[in-house]
Amino acid sequence: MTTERPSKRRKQNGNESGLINIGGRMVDFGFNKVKNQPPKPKEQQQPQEPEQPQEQQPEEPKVDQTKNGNSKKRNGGKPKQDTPLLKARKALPIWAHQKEILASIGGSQDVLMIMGETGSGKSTQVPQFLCNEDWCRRKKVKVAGQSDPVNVGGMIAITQPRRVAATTLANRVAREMGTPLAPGMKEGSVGYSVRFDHNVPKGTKIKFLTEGMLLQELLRDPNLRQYSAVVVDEIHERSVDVDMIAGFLKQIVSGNKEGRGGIPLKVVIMSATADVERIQEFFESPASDEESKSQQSVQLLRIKGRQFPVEIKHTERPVPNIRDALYKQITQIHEGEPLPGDILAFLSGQEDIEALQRLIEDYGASLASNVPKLLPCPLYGQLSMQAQQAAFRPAPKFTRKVILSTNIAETSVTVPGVRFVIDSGKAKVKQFRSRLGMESLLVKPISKSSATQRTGRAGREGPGKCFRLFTAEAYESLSEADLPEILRNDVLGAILTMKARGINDVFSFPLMDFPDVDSVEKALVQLHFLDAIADDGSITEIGRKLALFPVSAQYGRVLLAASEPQYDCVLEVIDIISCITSGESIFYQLQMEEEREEVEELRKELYRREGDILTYLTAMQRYTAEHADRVEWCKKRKINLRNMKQALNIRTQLRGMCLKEKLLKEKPLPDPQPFEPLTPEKGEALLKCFLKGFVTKCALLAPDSSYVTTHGKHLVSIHPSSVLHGQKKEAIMFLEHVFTQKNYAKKVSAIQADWIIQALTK
DNA sequence: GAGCACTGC
Repeated sequence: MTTERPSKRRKQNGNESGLINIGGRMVDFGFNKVKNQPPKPKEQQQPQEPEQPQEQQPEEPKVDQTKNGNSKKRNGGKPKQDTPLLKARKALPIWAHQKEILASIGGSQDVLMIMGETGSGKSTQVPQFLCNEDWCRRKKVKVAGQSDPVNVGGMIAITQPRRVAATTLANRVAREMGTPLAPGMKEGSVGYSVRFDHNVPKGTKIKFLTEGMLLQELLRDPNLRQYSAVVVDEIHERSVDVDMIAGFLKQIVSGNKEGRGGIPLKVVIMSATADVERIQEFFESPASDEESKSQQSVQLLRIKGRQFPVEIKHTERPVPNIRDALYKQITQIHEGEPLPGDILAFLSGQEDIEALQRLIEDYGASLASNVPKLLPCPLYGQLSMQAQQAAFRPAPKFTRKVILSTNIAETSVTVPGVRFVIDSGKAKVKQFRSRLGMESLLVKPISKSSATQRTGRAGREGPGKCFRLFTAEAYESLSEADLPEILRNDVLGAILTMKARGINDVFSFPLMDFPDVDSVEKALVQLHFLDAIADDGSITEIGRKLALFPVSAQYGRVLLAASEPQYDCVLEVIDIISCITSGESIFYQLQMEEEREEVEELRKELYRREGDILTYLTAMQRYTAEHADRVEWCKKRKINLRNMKQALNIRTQLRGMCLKEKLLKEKPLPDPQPFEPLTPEKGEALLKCFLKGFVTKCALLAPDSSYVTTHGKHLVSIHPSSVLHGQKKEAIMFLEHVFTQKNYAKKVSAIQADWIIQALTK
């Protein structure tokens, strides 16, 4: 480990092992509740005991394919003694640095940065190092403005960007500490808190939570009094939430600590990539010009990880056609490299994946019978769980898997068995264009840090090779890191969070990267449109409520409108919002002709000619009215079961909150309720409620039968995923506006032109 | 006629 000041900039020296390992998304097949089940002992593969748990693989009838022949007890049910676990902990690279970490953060320094490569053990060990320290005890102190003493400290929060990472890490650390998490557990030393799932036993010292969760806690308790320390993990992913958290933490650390009775909050920032200087500088610079006395110096610890070496090969010349180059590379590996060793190829999207899948299938069919087979496995988010499953299953005998994946395999899931990575060097990137009020989704070159991450996927189980379909020069020309999300996203939500947290002058809020003035101003205008901020920019009652709801400000505004007596349709709006925010779309796209007709026939009773909003409502109502077999119901209609389940969770949460906030007068009747078709009046009321949040997203039919937006006069087309695709309506309202091939309106409803005027004039 | 990936008392 080296410690250094930021001025001593360290070059990344081409070291390709500085990799992130996010435990990744749990592959939940519904029948496999793995969360609280003690895990199987890890394969004794050297050198790594993974720093973060790998995501659980779907349980297979016979999984034990131990490579080095050492048979092992499969049964994870046995409570294990501490020894093997402790042994594994001590073997982690970070273990040797415990004293340094404690000395650094235990003294006058309140902020510490740790750059820990994959396999260093930082996520599981750092909180355990901290939690037994003296400064980590809960103390009773007097706080300004309160007569009674209050408790400050006692817990450590550790944030994760993804839910599965938070829960699986919590389970692992709980076991290591000898207090494994179980459903009915009353006491323990480790807990977690993610949306819809909380398990914080009495006596919890270490709490894993998602970034969004800590942000919510910050709204309730700006001083984070229950915590002695906050560990921010995976900060290099730079989500909007983590940027906001960094800002709030900086304010707490550099503030006068009155709200915490003088007790400092210790902050540990952890990153898996090398470009940490900016972040370090951020925490070192004074929070505001008023007080420079509290300037921090931030120590940086670098800790090696444990990865197998990966040999990187760039192309000699730029490739003219990525699909061809990919195909050639795959066949070359297949013919030149022995089994076992699956191939993981990174592509930019579904279209490329499907095209390549067909090519590989044809190639596979041409192979002689004495040559190993080649099995293409597509892997992208919109694919159903069943279709994803093949990528995670071990390859059949005498077969090599080729996983054709989007960015999903870069951080969110880990595919076992991979020895070869092929990197197209491209990814689709979403970017919000505040001037047009729309987002774009375009193929862009990846960053160096992303390329490094992809490369590392070949070295998880043994030495590997990475074939980059771009030249070494092209690699050098890539940007160091991806653009932080806060510079690519709509900042409306972030601005609302600041306002709700009492930050009136948002431009004074400390951010590692500040969005350009124009997009902040656009967000402020939008918030004013939504009645969330007053003319002087201060937050309104409506704004406070919107900040509370776990949906975007626009959807929150629709909910508030629905509670007004003239509309009175809160339950319906909750159903619709739940459905929309549960995932990309609840409807899977239909492939083959025959299945298409059959499914479309069944879907007919869900589709509404008024548009997508009422279609979602009908789908949700039909689904909840179904009491025979909801799984089968979804299957027949090719509806995304995972999203429907998620929608029900959101629905329950929103109903609870609406009751609490008095948007609902009484508790809704429990499911299943008989399905009742929507009356035209109700339909109109619903669409008018949505107009309260989306007046600025409407378009009128022009004489040449194109649609022109009312705000900005842009040409839009109705997206093919909409039930209104190809139809001509007097006026439309849309909830999403995306530029891909064209300017598309998504989630479209037919409205009357005069409703827009009404909504604007109130 | 088209679909990078996450997330929220």
